[in-house]
Amino acid sequence: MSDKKDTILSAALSLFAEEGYDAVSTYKIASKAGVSEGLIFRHFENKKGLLDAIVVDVEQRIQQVFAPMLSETSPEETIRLTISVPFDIEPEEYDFWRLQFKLKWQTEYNKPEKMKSVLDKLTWAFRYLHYPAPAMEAQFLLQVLDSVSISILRDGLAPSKKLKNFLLSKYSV
Amino acid sequence: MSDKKDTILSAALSLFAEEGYDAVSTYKIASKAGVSEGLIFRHFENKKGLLDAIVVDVEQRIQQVFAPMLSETSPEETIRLTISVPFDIEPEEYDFWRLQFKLKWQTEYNKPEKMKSVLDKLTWAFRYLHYPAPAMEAQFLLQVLDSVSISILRDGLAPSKKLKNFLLSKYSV
DNA sequence: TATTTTTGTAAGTGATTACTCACTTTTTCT
DNA sequence: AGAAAAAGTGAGTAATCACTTACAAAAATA
Repeated sequence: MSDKKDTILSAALSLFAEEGYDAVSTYKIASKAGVSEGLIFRHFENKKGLLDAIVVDVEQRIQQVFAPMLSETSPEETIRLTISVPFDIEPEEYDFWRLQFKLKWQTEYNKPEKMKSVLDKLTWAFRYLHYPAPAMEAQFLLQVLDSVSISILRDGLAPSKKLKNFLLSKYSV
Repeated sequence: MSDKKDTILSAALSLFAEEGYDAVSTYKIASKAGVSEGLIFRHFENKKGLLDAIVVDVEQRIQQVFAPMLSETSPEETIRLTISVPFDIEPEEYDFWRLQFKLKWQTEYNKPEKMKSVLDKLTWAFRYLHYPAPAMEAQFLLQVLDSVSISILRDGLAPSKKLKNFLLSKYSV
């Protein structure tokens, strides 16, 4: 991958995450990346193709983040690791995650089934710990963490130890 | 308020909620509303003014929805009423709420302080019931309900009695 | 080194955008 | 009824949009 192709990708990521896909022009992306507008279309065919390339990266990152809990064998530790996810987001990754949540509101990119393996693993953990409604408990926890992430990314809420401990104590893990 | 001004507002609401503000042209809104494009600008000055007019309606609706819990005197009933909110959204109001959540991702329209009175009332309820961390408990519950609303509106999750009862039982209310 | 392929640019393109303006129709007020 | 104000139209406008094309520089390959 060439130098300038990467520059375009990261310029587009930060602009899409900040202003939204529709609000950002290819001219603006090219300007920020310091390349000619035509180069965007040589590398990515069209504006949509540029977004698709970014989405591939975003999805890879999501898989990485949930990999530890997916391979965990202890149910308590599985829950603990899952709760930790939103609190471990590095500030330099915020654009990544902001775009991910923004895209969830564009129907085409919202695929809840991508979280199925995570949901299944959590359900297993709760069932193991004899929660009366493990599937619902898993869905519930994921929704909570979604909300926590959103607060951090959107409202600038600092990822506080207090909130994390509050959640961990709720599940005694 | 004239007939056609209303028609423009509701056409714009459904288009903005579905496709997003930036993706919808004033031509498209005028077509859907069956009026001339110029009329939009006579009534709302510019596209942004049209959005602002809708936002006023949306915010009024939000206040209406939380009014019952704000005037409730029993702490248990306060929590019960709050949990009920996302499950009582009528399908014909979905566009309203969808836009509200979409706009939360456009910095200018995200004002977390608007929920302060709701948060304070919930904190009061949890403190009354001797929860060890009432403020955090309130914040947590609101985040959960945010997530539930999002699932219903975005992922088409049916507002299930089961999930509602699950939440109610969590708080024994 | 010569040739092909890839990467890059600058100046376009037609279509679409938000918005204006001159004008007509309808409603309101006296 | 007549004047004034408000509502509504349709044909503009300049700017911006995503995208193309002709061509040059650089890199890879022979």
